Amino acid sequence: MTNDLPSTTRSLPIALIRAREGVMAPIRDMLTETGITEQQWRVLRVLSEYGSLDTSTLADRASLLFPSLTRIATTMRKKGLITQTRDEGDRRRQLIAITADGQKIIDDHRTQAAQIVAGFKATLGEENYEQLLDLLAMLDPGAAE
Amino acid sequence: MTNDLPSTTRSLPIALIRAREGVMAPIRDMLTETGITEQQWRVLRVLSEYGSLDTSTLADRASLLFPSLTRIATTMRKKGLITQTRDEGDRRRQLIAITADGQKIIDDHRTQAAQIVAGFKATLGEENYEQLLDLLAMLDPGAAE
DNA sequence: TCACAACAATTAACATGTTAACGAAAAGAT
DNA sequence: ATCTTTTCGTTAACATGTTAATTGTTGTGA
Repeated sequence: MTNDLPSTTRSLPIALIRAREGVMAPIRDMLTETGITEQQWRVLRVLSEYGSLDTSTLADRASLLFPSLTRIATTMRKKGLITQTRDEGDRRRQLIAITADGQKIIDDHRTQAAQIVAGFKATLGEENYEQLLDLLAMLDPGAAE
Repeated sequence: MTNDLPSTTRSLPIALIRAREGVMAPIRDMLTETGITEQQWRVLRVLSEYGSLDTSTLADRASLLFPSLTRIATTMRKKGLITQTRDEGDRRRQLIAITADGQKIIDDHRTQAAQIVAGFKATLGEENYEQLLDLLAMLDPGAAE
């Protein structure tokens, strides 16, 4: 009899939402003063790590849907955080790169962000923290397994 | 030196997003034919489990923000899935209850939803599944600990 | 009882999530 | 070469996430 739904208190989707809420709260607090959103922060993080990327790759690595990224890129371009140029080899592609102003936001919050991460490791314990990441990866359809 | 940000491939926020994406995909597929969204499904699930609830409690149990629930409730009322009545004892409060049509959506998909859950348990293994829920609960600020 | 704080819910404004339709450029087929 | 298909990205439309301001009620103290 697998015909029963789990109580909403033990529901995986709801647990994921709540965990995300808990994890993002301090990060959002940190970002409030910068005037950028959590997604814009993710875009900066990815660009800072990988350098200039085309839109598809950036959307994939930042876990954003295409239409969202289009809008986010427009906003960030206006703010001067990224540049967007057409690839001359393949004129369908857009190449997006982080600007000095964008990199400065990363640099200015590197320590604070690292402390937030350290806080979660302390809450869970290093071992649990790593296992959590592994378990989450098993649910990710895009993960190489 | 805790001054380094984790690679975005081992970022907890991004891992949570991707896991959620993986978990919700089959649920969204199931809901497509019903014409209701994932959040509306959550509202029905909670109401079906707990019965009539005031807006605050419902928002809390379904992990929805107040403004979102206000809009969702309006939509669901128009669809005839819930009823919304003012509490005569405290005229600030709204009482929300599931209708027969709403309950029918739950009943019609109970088996299918249970199979989806069973699939995730099979993917992770029963033990990992339970531990994942426990770890996620540790990140939830609202959890009783 | 009257002014004021506290509370429940809604509304407003902006950003993102989600799906579908669309436009432009490149790749393939005939 | 021309036509079709595929790919990359944008636009459109609607629903939700998020924060702040607002409305209607209740509770409280002078």
